[in-house]
Amino acid sequence: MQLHRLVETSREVTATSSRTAKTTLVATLLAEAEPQEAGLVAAYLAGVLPQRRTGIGWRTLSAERPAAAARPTLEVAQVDRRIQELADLAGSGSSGRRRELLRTLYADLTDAEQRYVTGLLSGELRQGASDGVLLAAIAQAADVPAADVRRAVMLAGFTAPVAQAALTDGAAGLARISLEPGRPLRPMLAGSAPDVPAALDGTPVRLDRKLDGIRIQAHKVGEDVRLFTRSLEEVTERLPEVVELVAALPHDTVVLDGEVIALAADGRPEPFQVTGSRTASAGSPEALRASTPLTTFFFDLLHLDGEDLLDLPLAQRFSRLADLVPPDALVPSMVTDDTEEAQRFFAETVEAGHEGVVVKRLDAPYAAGRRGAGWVKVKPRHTLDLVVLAVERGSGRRRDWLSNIHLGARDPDTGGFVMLGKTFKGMTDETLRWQTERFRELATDDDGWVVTVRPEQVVEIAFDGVQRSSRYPGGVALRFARVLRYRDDKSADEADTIADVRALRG
DNA sequence: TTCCGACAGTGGGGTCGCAAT
DNA sequence: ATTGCGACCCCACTATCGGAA
Repeated sequence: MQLHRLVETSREVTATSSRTAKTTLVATLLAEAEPQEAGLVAAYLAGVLPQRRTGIGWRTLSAERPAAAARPTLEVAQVDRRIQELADLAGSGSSGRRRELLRTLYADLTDAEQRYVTGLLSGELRQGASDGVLLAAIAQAADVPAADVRRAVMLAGFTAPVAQAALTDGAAGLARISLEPGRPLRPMLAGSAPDVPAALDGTPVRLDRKLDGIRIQAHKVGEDVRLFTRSLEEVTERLPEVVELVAALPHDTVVLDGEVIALAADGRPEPFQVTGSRTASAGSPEALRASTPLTTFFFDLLHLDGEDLLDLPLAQRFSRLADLVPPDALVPSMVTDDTEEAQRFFAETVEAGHEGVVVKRLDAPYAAGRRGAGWVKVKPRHTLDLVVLAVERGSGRRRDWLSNIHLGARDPDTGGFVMLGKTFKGMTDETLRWQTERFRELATDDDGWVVTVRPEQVVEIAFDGVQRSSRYPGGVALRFARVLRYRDDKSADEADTIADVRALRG
């Protein structure tokens, strides 16, 4: 298939807001793909590169853009091969060679093709169609039920191989995709609720302690153990403690879901940054263990010795899990239908330094990749009244608005403000309209991207916690900050202080 | 007809490894 | 040695479409 066909479809997909129309456009092109390129075309249509790492990012892409070719010439498969060359050179010290490859590729692309490939390489195609539309389109093009496609994607972990199987072999191809121990599947995700009562539905539920660590999917096949993150990156070499724990399980084939976290000597959790740093670090097993020991807590069992457990209700999966793993490797949890009891568990968990709870329906199967009602997380929420120091121009649908605000805490010592981070979250279109006008009035400077304002507007901010920061002058930053409301009943000299913020860090 | 679940988009801070400076 | 970049860890929230109720 010619790349320009794909680019033309992408343009049409972007042009319509109808999802059914997007789906039909994608399905039509999928049906045109040659059998051997179906997976590749599917991935490209969803804005995904088969190569996870290319070494080419936003910065490199904006640095150079050669003159475009007058006419389209490249096949999708040719583009894939040339991007593969780039990816093969990533991390090999040949950035000059990679830039050269990028230049010659772009010189062979028309203007529209260049923009499309830039979207692919940067991961920001923004055509209003991604995995969800692709999934529906695969079902339409292969004439198979969407639910079967969804299930296959969950089991395969990625969409492209499912598209390949469905478009070449239809229902029979889909049916051949199963949970394969040793190969990661998409993890089940949780929705969220503002408090414990909102997460309960009157029936008994299991409340798991929510640990602020790294999600781990563990596979054991005979002597072989492999570990994967939420995005299915393999991290086996980085977590020798977890490998040892899983290898010791007295079963031949096991697939587990859980979380690893660094605990202090007193058993309280370390800040997320400590666990994150350890998990991102390479080194010898001995050095890794010695640097920051990790503790593993499993909360689900997906497969055991040839038996898939995904469709069993949680109650049964958890009971099988509890029989399998050592008690101290099982996530602390409880079952209740009583609101007060659940509230108490939540309060104790937070008091012990943990992130919150995940409320799980006892009858829910393991539905990977969906943020449904099966699992709901509840976390405490902090708030502060801060002052807006600057605003950044938005992009995409926020192009004409001032969007991302810079947040400052009052510093009584200097009479000024200390920046703590930024946020673009929690704003409705109405808020965006209002703040665009308001901050234009308060503007003192504009560098084309950031508009600096007189520090007068107070905003109430919700956030999950305070973390150590090397970026911001106060040495602290807010985690997951979002706007609750603008406050016109408070002036900037009534805003919360940097001392208030530091006190939250303890 | 109204409601609500699922998606896509719009970005946040921190950390590592690697290459260039 | 330091800095910039890419990639990945954690992620919240709103608007919209279209099927469910």
